[in-house]
Amino acid sequence: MTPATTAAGTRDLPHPAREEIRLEGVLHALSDPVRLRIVRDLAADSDELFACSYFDLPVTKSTTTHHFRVLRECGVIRQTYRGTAKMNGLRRQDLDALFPGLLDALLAAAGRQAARLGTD
Amino acid sequence: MTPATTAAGTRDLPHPAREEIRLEGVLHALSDPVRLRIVRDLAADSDELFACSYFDLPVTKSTTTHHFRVLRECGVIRQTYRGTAKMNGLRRQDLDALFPGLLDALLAAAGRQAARLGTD
DNA sequence: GTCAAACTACGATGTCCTTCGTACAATGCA
DNA sequence: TGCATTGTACGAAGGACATCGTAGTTTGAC
Repeated sequence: MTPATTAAGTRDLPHPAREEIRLEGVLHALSDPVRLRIVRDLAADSDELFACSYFDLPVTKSTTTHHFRVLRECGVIRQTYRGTAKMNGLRRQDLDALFPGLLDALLAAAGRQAARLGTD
Repeated sequence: MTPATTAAGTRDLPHPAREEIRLEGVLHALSDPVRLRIVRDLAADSDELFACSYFDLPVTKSTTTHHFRVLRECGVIRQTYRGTAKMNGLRRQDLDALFPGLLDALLAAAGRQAARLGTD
């Protein structure tokens, strides 16, 4: 009855290895406003994990699922199940190792633009 | 016979003003490998202008035109006519003013990845 | 065992994007 | 004037993408 489960409360999700993360993929992932919003919120509390339902996004649940999957498959976030929730965290270590300074510059740029446009 | 010309050898092209440049647009523009390649080449000699034909791209001429237009409309490059050629230059000042450090971080990340993958 | 909560899978839809070929326009030079 | 160079416009094809609704799965709690 539980074909995809392996252990108690643990379904594994496919993540790219660090070396498989591509800059173009990261940029594409962050070029969508909804996904950029998610990443900014995750970065605000970088040591914490947040469930998908934590985010207040202007799209439906299934679209939300889609965006989180894109972020995971591009290597921007890591997703793990915890009970019925799916916890999300930035892959800061991996991204910083691959592209030092990039994530900080992107987040600073996003923050700057949000302040400038009053979209915060 | 020259409906779009205004002065000798001068046809103007629409560019977004600095304040109109959006981070999402810049990231989208750079998420394409061909366009990222163009921007890297432009940045290698940041004070110089290069004609479209300068670049050795793996696409046809009309596709090249398309990519340069995307870069211009997103505010990443500035294009000016010079004779029959169209000169291209990075909008470094505008981008640095809007998003300090972003362009450098992006170029460094692209260079790092190219070195890692042997795509240089 | 039942039920609600959280998330997924699937299919549909409309839009945007990349790419191309072909035909055309603008410029400078012989 | 004729011609080569450089780039554009237009349309088309094929794929990718964002969005949604509905139905289903997984989990924990009662």
